[in-house]
Amino acid sequence: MYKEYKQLNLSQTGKDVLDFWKKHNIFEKSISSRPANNPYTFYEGPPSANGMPGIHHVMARAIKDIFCRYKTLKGYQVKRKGGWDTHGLPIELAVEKSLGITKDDIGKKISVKDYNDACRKEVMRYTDIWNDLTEKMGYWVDLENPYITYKNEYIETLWWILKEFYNKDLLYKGYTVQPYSPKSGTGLSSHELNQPGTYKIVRDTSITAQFHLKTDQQHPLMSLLFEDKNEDTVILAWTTTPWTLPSNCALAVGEKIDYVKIRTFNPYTYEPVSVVLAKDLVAKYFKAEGENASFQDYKAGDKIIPWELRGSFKGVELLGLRYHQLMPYVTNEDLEKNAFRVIPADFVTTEDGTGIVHTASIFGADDFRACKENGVPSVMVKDESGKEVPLVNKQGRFVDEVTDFAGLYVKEEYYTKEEREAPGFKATDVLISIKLKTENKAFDVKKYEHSYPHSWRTDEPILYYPLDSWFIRTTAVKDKLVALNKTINWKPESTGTGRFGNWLENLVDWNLSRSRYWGTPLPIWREENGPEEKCIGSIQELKDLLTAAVNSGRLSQKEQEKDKTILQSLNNSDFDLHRPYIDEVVLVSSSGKPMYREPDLIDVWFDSGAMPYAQWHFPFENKEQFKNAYPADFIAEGVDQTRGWFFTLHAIAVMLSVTSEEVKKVNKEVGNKGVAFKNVVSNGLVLDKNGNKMSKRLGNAADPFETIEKYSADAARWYMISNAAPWDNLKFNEEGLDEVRRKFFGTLYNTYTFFVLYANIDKFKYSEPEVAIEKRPEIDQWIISLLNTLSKEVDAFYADFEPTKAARAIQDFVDAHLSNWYVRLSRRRFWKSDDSEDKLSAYQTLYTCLVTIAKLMSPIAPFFADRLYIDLNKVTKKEQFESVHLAYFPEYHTSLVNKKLEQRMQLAQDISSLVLSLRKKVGINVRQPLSKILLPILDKSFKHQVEQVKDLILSETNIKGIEYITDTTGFIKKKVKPNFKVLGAKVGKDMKAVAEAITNFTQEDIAKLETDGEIPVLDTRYLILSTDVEIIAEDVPGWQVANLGKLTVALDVTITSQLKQEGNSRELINRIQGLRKSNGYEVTDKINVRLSNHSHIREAVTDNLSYICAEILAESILFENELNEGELATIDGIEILIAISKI
RNA sequence: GGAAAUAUAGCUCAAUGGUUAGAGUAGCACCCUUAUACGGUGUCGGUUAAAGGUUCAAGUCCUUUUAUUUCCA
Repeated sequence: MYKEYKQLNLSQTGKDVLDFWKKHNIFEKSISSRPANNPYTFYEGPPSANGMPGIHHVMARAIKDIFCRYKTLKGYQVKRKGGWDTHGLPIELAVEKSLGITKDDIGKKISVKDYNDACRKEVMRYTDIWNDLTEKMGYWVDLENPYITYKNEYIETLWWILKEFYNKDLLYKGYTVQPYSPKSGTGLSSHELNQPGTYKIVRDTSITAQFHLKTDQQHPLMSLLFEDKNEDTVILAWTTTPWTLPSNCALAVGEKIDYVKIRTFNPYTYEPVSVVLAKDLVAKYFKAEGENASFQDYKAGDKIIPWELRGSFKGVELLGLRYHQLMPYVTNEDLEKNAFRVIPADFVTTEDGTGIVHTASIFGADDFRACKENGVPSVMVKDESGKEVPLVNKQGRFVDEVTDFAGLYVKEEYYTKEEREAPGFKATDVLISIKLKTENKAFDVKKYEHSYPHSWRTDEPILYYPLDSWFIRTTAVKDKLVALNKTINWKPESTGTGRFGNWLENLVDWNLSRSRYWGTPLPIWREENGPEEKCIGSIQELKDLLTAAVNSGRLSQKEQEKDKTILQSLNNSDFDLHRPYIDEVVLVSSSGKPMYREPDLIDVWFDSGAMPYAQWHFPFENKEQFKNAYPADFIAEGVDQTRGWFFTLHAIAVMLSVTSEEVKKVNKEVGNKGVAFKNVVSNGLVLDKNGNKMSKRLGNAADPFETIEKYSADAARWYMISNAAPWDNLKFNEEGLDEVRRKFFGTLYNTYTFFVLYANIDKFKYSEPEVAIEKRPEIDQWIISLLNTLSKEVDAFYADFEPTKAARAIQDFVDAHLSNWYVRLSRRRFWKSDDSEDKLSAYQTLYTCLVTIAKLMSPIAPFFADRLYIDLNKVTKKEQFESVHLAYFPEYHTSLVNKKLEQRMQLAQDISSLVLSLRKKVGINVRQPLSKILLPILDKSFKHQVEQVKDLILSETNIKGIEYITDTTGFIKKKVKPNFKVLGAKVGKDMKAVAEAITNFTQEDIAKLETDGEIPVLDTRYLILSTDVEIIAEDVPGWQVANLGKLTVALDVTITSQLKQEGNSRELINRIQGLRKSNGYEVTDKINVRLSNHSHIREAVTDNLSYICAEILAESILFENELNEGELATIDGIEILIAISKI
């Protein structure tokens, strides 16, 4: 017996199937049952388990899962090692929050050891929830043996890679201005700045400052700038970061930009002043009414400030002009000599501000570069150890030398909420503005809205800040990165060529350093103030150098003891490579000086980008496993990973392919040019139904667990995949989920239920020999043909990473063809057919369809597909697989595909549809039989085609017969349409005229074209062939006619009394079937029927007695004059009582 | 400021440069059904974001603009 269900409960199905998988280790078997020498490699991008998963994870992981399952069906062994990203700032911040400490407290209030222990715990905090989601959504990934980035083995591989780079001079220490987060005390990599939500619109205080020009300088423009001795001429420069003004060291202009000098008054001090700014921006600062207004009449505070244009010049003419330092807290000889002057820069625009850029070299990457190029020194102070440091310290506060603002945070956001709300609180930017206004140094102060980068986790604005850092010289392999990227198949392509490709073209070196505690330590040891350094590439190397250090006799007693303990611990394999332990390792340089570890950690993105090697602890062990799983055939992540994981994977792989002999060897063996992955799907975002970003704060985020519980994982996956291509953003709408559940799964479930209902009655177990395809009826051959076509299409779509197209094709087949045509038209064969072979054929055909669909859909809807497959296969035992996921992808058989058949079935569907539409138009319902339809014949094959599907049309539309008419009958009106594609090539520019001529053809012209096969147009300039046009029968005058494309159908609407009787019989059958149903009779129950005695109905019944009895399984139909029980029904306007009883 | 994607019916999506831009869904009306879940037929709904251009022919190709989203500066 096939399993029968009361109703469809996808959610429950999911749970049941999940239990089954677990109990029978189906996932393990799906790998072990495939040959190891036929691998398909997938890399799992490690999630960080310190946050809750969201619905977008379901989307991303569904995509990963689909292709892995598909490749398994295709016979590949698809190992997928899970992984956890365990290092990094998010974890540290979570720990700091839960412990109630800040970064400064580490090493003081809490030891680094305790802190890192806390991180180690924090890191796996949500592991259980993640694992739960992974299971519930049906994502198959190896959770038993995941790679974990904090393990010593993992770190050792990272060290090995770094050493490979180091040896080839691809790892170096440098000094740059970088995005820096004072709160977390660390620089941010470009990958981190790339996190969603980094750039935010903020309102900052912007100042247009007056840089007073020195009067005692030699410069060609002096006479123009200072027309009289008392004139006060200033250069206006604009900034949105007033806190950088004390560090100003230069002003940058665009050499080709036009500038002007304008005489006016300062709006705050009302003192006369002459200002220099870009010509294009004059209107931003000066009102038209003020132009050339009287200077004499101006009184302090007047709204209209008079101004006049006094001169104009190019930017290049301004170069070299010297000005007084704006906020002279810190200066020295070098600065006085080389700073505070006008320099050129290519990044200056006239979009905003004044067209002159205030430049503080140490607080802007562009500024830094421009100053360096022009030999302008930076404004720096010396700290207690004599090291040069900026005017803003690492906490984001002004140093003591900036007396007025010493100790103040430069950004308002760095204060606590309480501090900011305290009475009298003023942001530092505002304080600076006030000071400048009073000192006659501000020309304009206002709030300015712009987008500014924020730290992706602390949510506070970053600073651009000068930092020491270790870099990977990615620019050295730029050409190779670009070239190899072109060999990668990106879905969608534009992400690879555009977003990723353009970025590679403009690559900068990868800033690797992080000044934190929980992460992979940089394995570099350096002398305190000397040039010697050592990069460690393995634990063994560390041991060797430790041994050498211990034996060198150059270390202090304490250091030596420490090293000894560490060495012992390393030998016992119980040493943790993290800080603080690793920091205690002191090595000895070749000249005999102690070397200490560089305190930096490395970027966590390096951790994840190195997973192809580190997950196997390559090259220290598992060389064979690595070789079998390198490079990845397929990876998938969100598009936001383009410059994250996708980049780090690519960069490390390409660099290793040129630096590492080990990797070169493997590449050669597996035929890899040096990439980490061959195919990559970058999926879009999941938005809410209105297209807004989902966020917990706004409360519009869909919870993945609730969604799965309510709609099931299958429905969620199917919905996400079928609705939009993976790389398009998905507007997540619950109504869509419901629709998928109802329409697709509902229809499929019903088809199964229908099959089972009769298969159980007839004990169909597919034990009979296969009915040869050519012996099966048309309709069976047809659906089998379509099924094969579908298998081929779906196969191609999956292979091309187009899951959406696959899902849509399957859905269309199930809904439009299988359920609503095949089953609908074949129903009677299952329960009425006397011909046992016909019935068998029907069963076998429908069974094949269902099993095939189960396989085709299984990558996307793994639970339901498996239930369907198992329920069917359990009874028939046709296949030996215990799960659809262990089966193989349906094979495509060309011999089973019959395009002609598919076409004529389409014809049958179209004709039926037209007839039904005609019936609707004239108001004759389908239960009323009609005598015939007329079909105009346009070509010979048409009639032949229709004849073969005639019975289907007739039964579907309840018509008695089809008559074919040719135009010789004389009354078909024809229409001719130009075939533009063919004609376009032929007539080109005359298309319009030719098309018009053709449309104007008379019936005679058309007839001539049909008989002769050609007709001249446009004064015989062109000869129109019958292949250049399409001739259709448009109308049959006097008949009810409907058209669809070339097809025309005319309906005979006369109802003879006999037809009427038959119609009434059908009405009666319909009422009685309804009663059977409402009485709850089984479909096999026989009944007796009693009816009110009405002559009209009795006549109808008598004429069609055997037909009626057969339809309703009645043994007898009796007419009773005095019937007073049963249901009242109205047939053809006559009220009768119907009473039925089960025998 | 730069790069990329998207823009078609109320909504979700189609449409190798070639007929009158189609489906589904939602709404309305009618119908069918021994699958009770669907389904059918009709109806309603479009300046294909805007403006130019190329072409015999543009939703489709090109240019510009606008909006949304993402990434970078």
